[in-house]
Amino acid sequence: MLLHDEPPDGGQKDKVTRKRRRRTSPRRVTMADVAKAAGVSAQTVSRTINNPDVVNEDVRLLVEDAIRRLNFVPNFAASQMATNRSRIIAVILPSLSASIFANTVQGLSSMLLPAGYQILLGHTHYSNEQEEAVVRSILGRGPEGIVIIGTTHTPNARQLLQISGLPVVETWEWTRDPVDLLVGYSNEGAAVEMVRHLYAKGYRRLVFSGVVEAGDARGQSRLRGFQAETARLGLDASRIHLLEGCDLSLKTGGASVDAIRSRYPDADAIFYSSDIFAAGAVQQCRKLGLRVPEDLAIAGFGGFDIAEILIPSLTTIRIPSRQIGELAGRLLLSKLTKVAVEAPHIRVDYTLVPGEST
Amino acid sequence: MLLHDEPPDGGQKDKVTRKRRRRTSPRRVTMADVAKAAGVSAQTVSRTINNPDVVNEDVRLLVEDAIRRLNFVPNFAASQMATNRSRIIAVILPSLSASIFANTVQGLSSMLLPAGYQILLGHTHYSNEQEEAVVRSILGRGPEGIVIIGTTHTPNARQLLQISGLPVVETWEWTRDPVDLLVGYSNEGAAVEMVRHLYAKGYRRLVFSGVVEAGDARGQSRLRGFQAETARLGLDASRIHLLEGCDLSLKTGGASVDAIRSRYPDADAIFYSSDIFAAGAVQQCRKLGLRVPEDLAIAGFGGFDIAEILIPSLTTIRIPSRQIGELAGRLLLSKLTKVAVEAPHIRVDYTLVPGEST
DNA sequence: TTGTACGCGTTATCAG
DNA sequence: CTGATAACGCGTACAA
Repeated sequence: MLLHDEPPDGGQKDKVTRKRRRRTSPRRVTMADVAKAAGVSAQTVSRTINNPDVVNEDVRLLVEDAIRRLNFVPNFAASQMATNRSRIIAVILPSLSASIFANTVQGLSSMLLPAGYQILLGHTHYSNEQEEAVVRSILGRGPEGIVIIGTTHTPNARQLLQISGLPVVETWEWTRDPVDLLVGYSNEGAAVEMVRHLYAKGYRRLVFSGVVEAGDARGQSRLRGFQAETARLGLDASRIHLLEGCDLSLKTGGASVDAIRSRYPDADAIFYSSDIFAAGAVQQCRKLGLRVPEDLAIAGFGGFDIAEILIPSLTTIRIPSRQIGELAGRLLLSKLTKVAVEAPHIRVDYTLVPGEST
Repeated sequence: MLLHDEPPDGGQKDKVTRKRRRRTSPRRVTMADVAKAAGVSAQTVSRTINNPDVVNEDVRLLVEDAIRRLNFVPNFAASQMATNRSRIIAVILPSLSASIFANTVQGLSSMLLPAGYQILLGHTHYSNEQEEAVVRSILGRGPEGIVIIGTTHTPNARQLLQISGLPVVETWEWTRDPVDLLVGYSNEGAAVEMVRHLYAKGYRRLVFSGVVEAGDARGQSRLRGFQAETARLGLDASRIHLLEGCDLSLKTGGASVDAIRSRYPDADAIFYSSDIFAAGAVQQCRKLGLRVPEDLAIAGFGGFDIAEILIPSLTTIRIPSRQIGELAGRLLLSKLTKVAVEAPHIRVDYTLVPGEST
């Protein structure tokens, strides 16, 4: 037992360097344990799990019984090391609050779970810097695909995504230059449509209001659409009230009404970048005794339930949130199973839903 | 150039077993690559990343530069193998739609991301069988903690959670017998409170309506609370209209009004298990020309934005969804850092929010 | 059909 | 402070 360990050759190999380490934790049940319990080799256990057809019926039953008795759960990390497949799809989104993207995740999940994939979540909190960090740490997990909200990333993040060689689905925006796959729509076009609607309804002194932060390119696109179309129609395109550093809440929307009315007293319509703000604004108008839409028209964006039940019901743009997730999932599955992807860039339809508020 | 590399000792071993395998994929950059590029050992690269203080300033800079140049991203799976730490927290929830739990996930994430954990999502689609499968596959990832919605699981799922030895936080319900940690409230108690409110307001012919499926124990608890309290108050406790197989939507809520009125023509108040249903019902009443609350009172559950902006505003029970997530995250962090957990079972407060609808 | 021997990329351990 | 080496648990390749 004395240690003259490590006679590198000569005595060959020799024991002694053994017992090098006994990893701390109370070690989980492994395939080897199951194998021993079933009286077979670890390899047979592996086959029983991944390729049951090639093992003998009786051996299989033996192994399956051992698995159950020992409560064996295969270690995916080890499996990932061996196969280089993680069965993980990563979703990178700004935030899960306010449920804007919750349905997208749900749709995605409904496509991917049955295929055996799990979903790893990454929050950027609407910050591009965070996004880069999140992308980096997510790549470390070796996901087999990535779904990301938006098409606007830091150069580094974009490069990381690109060189990863993974299927990447950008969503909720449209671009001529996607990293890889795309399921989106034009926020600018949607905003243009809303401006036209307001114009057609007779409104001429339009105000745009919303969160347009660095990390929220979708808000920026909507703003650009507003500016472009109001200008084209010969209206004042400069009436913009940004809500920076505010959270996406009814309260924020309500407060904005006062600010906007003092800044643009003659405004006859406000176009909000989100239904949440718009709903808060409608509520505030009621408190102020302003009639909607006679005294002030209000439009939102998103197509949430809230738009429908509001009184007056809210004019909004409906985005097929869940469908975006489903399509993204389908694209990924095609790519992952080497099926030729017919259309790598899918444009989903937004719908202007006229309400009583305009 | 012929390959007689690796003559491990005498002639023994003999080659031949070499070139055993060249894993398919275009192999990613590894620590060894970085090490070579920086002219150090892989171990030093590892230290530079995980324990920068112990490496020489100049060596560190050298390594960091190589990391950047090669765009090296450490492989978490390998790290997990070596350390037995995954830096993953799993969240198991029924569904992300309708945003009920989205804020909980958000709150959890806000606590855990800064601590370097990532979030793995598992959807059960409101089915206990699914839950067990999800638990199993999630355990395979070796998460360091689990947050799960609900306290009602299949015996197997419960056992899996228990023997995993991981910190497990059950949420959104209350129980005397949690698996481990708990952040919840009594759905039954909340329903009782709502019944009392309705009673105090003078309503006597109450109807309970909601989704009470096998996998949704929270709905069941609310129902039990309704039954218990109506009975205690000497009211008819049998007026129950279940919405099975329906999705959580305004439409479902609206349709229920007609069904309920034909089944219980004299009903004077409906208590819905969700604000979504209640909002749909209010909308439907308006269409039918029913006055709320004079002809029919309506109450919801959840405390969503929708309750506040509805006209009439909705009486509801507000659940601190985000706070539940934050508290769960805090509990996990305490456990994971071995800090003594002062209170492993945290009761959060629900609030009855009186509205104009009752 | 089953078993044996690597090797995946990282970190813990121990020797310099 | 740095380097060499042995695990971690599984799947692939090949031999039996």
